[in-house]
Amino acid sequence: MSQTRGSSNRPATATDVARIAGVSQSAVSRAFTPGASIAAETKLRIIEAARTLGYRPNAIARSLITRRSRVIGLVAAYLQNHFYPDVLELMSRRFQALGYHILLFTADAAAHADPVMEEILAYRVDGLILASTTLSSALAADCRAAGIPVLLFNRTARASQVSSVTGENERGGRLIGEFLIAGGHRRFGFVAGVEVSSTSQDRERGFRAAMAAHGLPEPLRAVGHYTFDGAAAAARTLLSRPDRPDAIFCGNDHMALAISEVARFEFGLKVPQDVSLVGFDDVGPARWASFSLTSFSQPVSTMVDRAVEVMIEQIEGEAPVPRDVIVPGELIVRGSARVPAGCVSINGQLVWRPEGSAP
Amino acid sequence: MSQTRGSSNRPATATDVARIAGVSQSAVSRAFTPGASIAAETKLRIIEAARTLGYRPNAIARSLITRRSRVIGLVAAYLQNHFYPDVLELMSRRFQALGYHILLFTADAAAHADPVMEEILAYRVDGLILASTTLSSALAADCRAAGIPVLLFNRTARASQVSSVTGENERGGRLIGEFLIAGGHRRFGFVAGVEVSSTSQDRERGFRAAMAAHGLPEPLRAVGHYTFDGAAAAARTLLSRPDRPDAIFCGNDHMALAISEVARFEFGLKVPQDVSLVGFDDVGPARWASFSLTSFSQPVSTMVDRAVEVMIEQIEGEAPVPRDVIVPGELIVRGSARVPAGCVSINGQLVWRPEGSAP
DNA sequence: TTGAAAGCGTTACCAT
DNA sequence: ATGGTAACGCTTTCAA
Repeated sequence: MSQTRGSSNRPATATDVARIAGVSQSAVSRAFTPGASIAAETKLRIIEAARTLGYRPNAIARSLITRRSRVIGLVAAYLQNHFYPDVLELMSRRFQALGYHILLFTADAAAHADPVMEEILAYRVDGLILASTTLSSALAADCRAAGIPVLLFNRTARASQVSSVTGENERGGRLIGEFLIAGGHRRFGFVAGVEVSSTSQDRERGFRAAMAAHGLPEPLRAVGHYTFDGAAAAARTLLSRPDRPDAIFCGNDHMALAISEVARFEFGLKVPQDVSLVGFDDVGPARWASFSLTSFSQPVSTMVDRAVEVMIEQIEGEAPVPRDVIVPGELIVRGSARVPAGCVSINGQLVWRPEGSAP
Repeated sequence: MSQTRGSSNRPATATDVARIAGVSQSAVSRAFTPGASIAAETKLRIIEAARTLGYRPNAIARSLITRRSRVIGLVAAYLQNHFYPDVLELMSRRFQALGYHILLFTADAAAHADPVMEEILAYRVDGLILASTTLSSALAADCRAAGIPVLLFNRTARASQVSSVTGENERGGRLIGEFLIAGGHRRFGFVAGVEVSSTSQDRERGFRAAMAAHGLPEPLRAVGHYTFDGAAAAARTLLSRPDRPDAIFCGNDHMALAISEVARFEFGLKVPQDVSLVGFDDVGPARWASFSLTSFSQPVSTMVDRAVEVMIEQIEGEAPVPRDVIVPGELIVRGSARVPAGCVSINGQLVWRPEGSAP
């Protein structure tokens, strides 16, 4: 309907449109540039001509000259973890609304994102978001040199010139520790995610700080690598011990689900009567009655908002400085861990806020 | 380290590299074009110069002239459904390995993908994949005119010039019907996904065909819109009836999980003693002991392979014709539905293959 | 308001 | 094997 040319022909260009509208090619450009100086009447004629030809401005040519691709590179891993699809979907929507789009790269989970980065940089993305991945400081330097802002999502980097958006990993870990201690547990376990990740380290540090503050021994420990199978294996290790923990802080919800499965169906344990389980993230399945998982929340929507906000500021702002944003969460209380005193109901949801820990 | 210029400067171009390597800009281009005619020695000198400058070929400029962006537009919805993150991750990896990348768009689930399409086409993607979405035939025509191959993933289109990759929706639905009938059930229920989707329609048609073939009445019916909450609501409707079904075919696993939750925790029903549940997709959580879901499989890895294969053929092949690929699945038998005779164990996994239904 | 012309950073096609 | 030059389709001066 909108095309008289066959499929072998090339898409219409601004020059084609200019010809049949009887204007210059520059005029066509202006017709598609909001706020450009053009007479309403000519603009109308051009738009009309464009429609007959099925013309759309070529974003590639535009990027070449404006030096802005309006594309954000996003490196993701762990898409099995329900947290990330949510992040991806929201982030894509927010950026879409701002005229940006996401070029998706997948990286191997436990490694730096370096290998795929070469390709990303070739696309001249306006910004780079690493979700649950990090990059070498060499590459971070390359990005800085190329003027490409980098943002780590759910990770922090030691001292690079990159921004980050995370949840309250350390506070969350500590609160979970306090919560389990208050619940009267005695033998604590911790299932780490990827050991080198700042997120896992921060959560563990907070958790251990709580133990230490109460003069309790260090928690037992296993590594789940943030994967379902890894966590299941970690659970088997922990739960096979004669002195098996009566409370386990699982490094994130995705692992907590696996651990809950293993505890109940392989070891025949009752949760929380035999073992209390607490996760981190508060993803969708945590709410499912099958799991009813107590978890420290990382509010995806807010985290994404802040990430988009910071990224846009880095891209469009004058001389922006990297920012580290921490998005506050809550200890969401459900049924997978024994419940101590001190819970309050917020909007119908039980949360744990011991005195003096208001977020 | 690799840059002496400040961050405000522009990234190095081939001309910059040419200058310090003492060659022409064309030579630089050849140095980065595999198989181009260039002396090994000059190439080395150029690569070296490129490294000192931190030069990377600009993919945007390249796309402009080659008319190939090496970008595939992917429109996704339903990222909460575990099926799609898996698809996304695998697809991204496969394309990455072939030098293509994915530009991600999110669309509203139940609607055509038309609104975002304008933006997609501006990026001059080499191909377009719609995962669980469709497009209007007008837009399909636009894509054909623009020479952009379109592939529907997990959907089919009536008669457009687009390719598709799906599972065995109709056969799966029929097999599930046969399976439940063989299991001795009497009152059947079906929870549809998005009613206008080919996938939901095909599954339902197969299911009803099985009922009809056995002279059984039509199944009760509710619509879950392929969402968790929608399916939960549908389950409440169905299970509240005095003649509540003793077997429900849930349009996909994502909905089956919701229905299982509602049946067990809200209605106190035992699965499968009080009600049998069968899903479709065989996603990860179907295997979890909490659900142990019987489900007709859609092998993600194979489906993605075929999708990538078809897409590459459409992009790179001579005069390719649209293809409709159906990837065979199996009825994976677990504990959520009463098990009739006729199950066989394949690689340690129970599947149902009544005589004469070998895939 | 409009048009002409100069790029943007490549690849492709000539010559050499 | 190499260099020069013309595109690619647009935005952005700069004059008119």
